[in-house]
Amino acid sequence: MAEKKGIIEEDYVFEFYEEDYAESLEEEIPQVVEEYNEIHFEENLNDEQLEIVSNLKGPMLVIAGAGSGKTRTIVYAVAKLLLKGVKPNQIMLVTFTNKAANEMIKRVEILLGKRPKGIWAGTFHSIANRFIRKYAKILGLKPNYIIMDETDAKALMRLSIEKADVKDLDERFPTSRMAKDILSFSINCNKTIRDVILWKYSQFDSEKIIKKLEQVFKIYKAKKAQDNLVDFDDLLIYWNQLLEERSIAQLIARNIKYVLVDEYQDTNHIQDEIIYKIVKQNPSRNVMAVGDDAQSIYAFRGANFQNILDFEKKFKNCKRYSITYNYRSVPQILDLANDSIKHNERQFKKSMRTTRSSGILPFQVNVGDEIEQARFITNQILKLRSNGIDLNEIAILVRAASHSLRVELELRAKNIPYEVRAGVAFFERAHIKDIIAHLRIIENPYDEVSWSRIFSIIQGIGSSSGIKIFEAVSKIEHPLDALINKMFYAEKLKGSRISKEGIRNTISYIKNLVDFTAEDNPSEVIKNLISVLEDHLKSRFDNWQERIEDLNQLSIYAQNFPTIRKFLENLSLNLSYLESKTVHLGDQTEEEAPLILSTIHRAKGLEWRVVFIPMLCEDSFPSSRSIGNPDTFEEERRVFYVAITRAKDQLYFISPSIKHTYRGPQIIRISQFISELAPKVYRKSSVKLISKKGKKKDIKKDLFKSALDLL
DNA sequence: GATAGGGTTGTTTTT
DNA sequence: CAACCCTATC
Repeated sequence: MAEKKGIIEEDYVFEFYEEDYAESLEEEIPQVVEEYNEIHFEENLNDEQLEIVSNLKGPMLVIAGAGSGKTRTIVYAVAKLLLKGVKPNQIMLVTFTNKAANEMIKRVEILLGKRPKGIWAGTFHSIANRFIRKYAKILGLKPNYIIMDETDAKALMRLSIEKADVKDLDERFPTSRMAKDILSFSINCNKTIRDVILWKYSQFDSEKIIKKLEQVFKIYKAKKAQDNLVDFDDLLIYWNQLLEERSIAQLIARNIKYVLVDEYQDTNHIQDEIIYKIVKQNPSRNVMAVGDDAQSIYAFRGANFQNILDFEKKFKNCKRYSITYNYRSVPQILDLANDSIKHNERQFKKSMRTTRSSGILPFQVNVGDEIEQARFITNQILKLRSNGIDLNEIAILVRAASHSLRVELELRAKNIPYEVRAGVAFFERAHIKDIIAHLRIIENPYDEVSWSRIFSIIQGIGSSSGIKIFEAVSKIEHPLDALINKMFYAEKLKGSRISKEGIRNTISYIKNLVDFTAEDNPSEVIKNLISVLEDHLKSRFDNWQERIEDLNQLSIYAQNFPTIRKFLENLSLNLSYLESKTVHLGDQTEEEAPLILSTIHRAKGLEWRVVFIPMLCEDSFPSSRSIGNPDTFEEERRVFYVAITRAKDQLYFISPSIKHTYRGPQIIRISQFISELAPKVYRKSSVKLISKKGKKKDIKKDLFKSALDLL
C-alpha cells in the first residue's frame, strides 16, 4: 500500500522569520517607495467590504459571518495599507494559526506582485516569541529558552506535583492535566486559582487542595526558570509584561502603526489586554478586530467572545461594520445554519444573507452503527467522485478525533486518498518526542522534561534515580561530560541507590550524545539517534518498524534546517507549513489531491463543496461532557454551526443508532442538534446499504441522483 | 528502595 | 492505546 506518513514535502515551503524582521525594531528604515501593482478595489470587493477597506483608520470592529469573504477583506486591507505607503514592519497581523498568516501574506503578494517583507504576522504566540527572544534579558530569561508544548508542560507539572508531596493529602488531587488547565485558565482569564476551581473544578473546592495547588504551581514556575523552559501561557505573560515596560512598549508602538486581529471571538483576556496595550501607545489607535461571535469555539482554552462586545467600550469612537453577505453556501445550507444557531439564547441575533442561487437541501441519514456509517460515507464519496467532484472538494468533519477511526479504515479499504487532520499530532507521538528530547538536551542540558524521557529509555534507571541524577546534574557546568564519568556517580550520587547496571547503561548511552552541539545539522544527528533508539523501540513496540519509518521522516524533514537550534524553534510553534497529518495516497498512478478528514476545530476558516458530519447522535455530538452547563452546551452548538457553514453545495449529517462502547453495544438517540431543527430545513432518509446476502437494497436511488443533478 | 511489567482505566476540541 | 496503579522481583 503506497502510504506516506507524516510529511508531504511538496507542501512545505520553509521560511525563516528572522530574515524578515531582522531590521525591524530600533532604527527607522529609510523610506523606500515600493513598486506594487495597482489594485482595483471596487471590482473585487462588495459594498460592505469596500467600505471597510476604504476607511482604515482608528479603531474598527468588523463582524463578519461565516463565508462572508472575511479573509478577502483582511487581505485587501493589508494590501491597501501597503499601497498607501505603510511599511510592512509597521503592520501587525494576528491570525489564529501560523498557516493562516502565511496564506494571507501569500495572497497579498499575489495582489501586489511583490512580497511584503517584515509584516508581524502569525499567532499571538509566535509573535510573542519574536519579541521575547529579542528582549529575553529584560525579562530575566536566557535567549535560548525552549518552548514546551502541552505534553511537555503536563510532564513538568507531574514532576512538580510529585515534588510537592501531594500523597500527604487524604483527598483526591487534580491530575497533571487538570492542574495545568487550572493554571492556564487562571492566567488566560485573569482569575485566581480559587476562582478557577469554583468556576470549572468545583470537585476540588477545598482549602487544603487549593493551598497545595498553589505550592505546586510555585514549584512548576521555579522548575521552568531553572530549566530554561517556557510554556505557551508564558509567551503571552511575557509579552504582556514587556508592554508594561514603558520604554519597550513605546519602541514597539512606534514601529507598529496598524494592528489587524482575525478571529477576535477566540481571544482570551490576556490577548485582549496585549492588543489594547499596543494600540493605546499609538495616538491614531489603528486597530481592526474581525470576528463572529457565532463561531467562538475555544472557550475551553479561555477564549471569551465577550471580548468582541467589550471592544467598542474599550476603544472610544470605535466604528462598527458588518459583512452579512454569504458567498459560500447555497441558501438551503445557510437556512439550516441560521435555524440551528437561533437555539442559542446567549447569541446575538443575526442572519447571514445568501448570494447564491438555490441548491439542494442538506441530507440527514440514519445508519445502524459506525461501520455502516463509514460505508455510507465512503460509498457516497465514490459516487460524488465519479460524478466529477474532486476529492479535495470533499471533507469529513468530526467533533472528536476518535470519530474518524472507522471512517479512516474504510477509506483505506476502498483506496480513497485521504489526509487526516485530527488526533495525536505527528510531533506529539511518543517516539518522535523521544528523539526531540535528545536534541533538546544537546541544545539545553538542563531540560528536566527531556531528561526524564531519556532516563525512562535507559534500562535500570527509573523515575527516582532519574530525579536524583537530574538534581545532581542541574548544579554543574557540563552535565553531559559529567554523566560519562564514573567518578561523577561515586562523588555526587553517593547516598542514592542507583544500580551498577543503571550507571553502566547511562554512561554508554550518554556517550552517544556527548559529541553533538546545537549548531550541528539536525538531520544528521537524528539519523545517529535512530540507531541508538532502535533496540529500545524493538523491545517495546510491536509496530517498531512504523515508528522507525516515522523517525526517518522526521530526519528528512529536519534537512530543511541548518542547525538543531533552528529546528527546535520551529517545532514548538509549528511555524512551518508542515502539519501533523497522516496521508494515505492510494495506489493510482496519477496523484490525486486527497480528501480531508479533520476535526471541526481544525477546519475553521476553510471550505469545501461537500461536507459530511458523522456521529450526530446522543453523547457524541453534542459531547456528553457539554451537557448540563449552558455555556459549554451553547459552545457545542457553535461547533456544529462552524461545521455546517464549511459546506458550499452539499451537506450530509449521519446519525448511527447503535454505538459500541467498552460495555458493549448501546442504542442511542439522534443528536439534539438534529431533532431541534425545523423539519423543512433538511431531508431525512434512512439507508440500508447492503442486505445480508450482499445485495444492495433500500437505497433511495433518486435521492442521490437528484443531489448530483442540481450541482 | 527502586524498577519493570501486568492489569485496568477511560478518551473533546489546541496555540 | 496510552497513562495510571499495583505488585512481584531485583
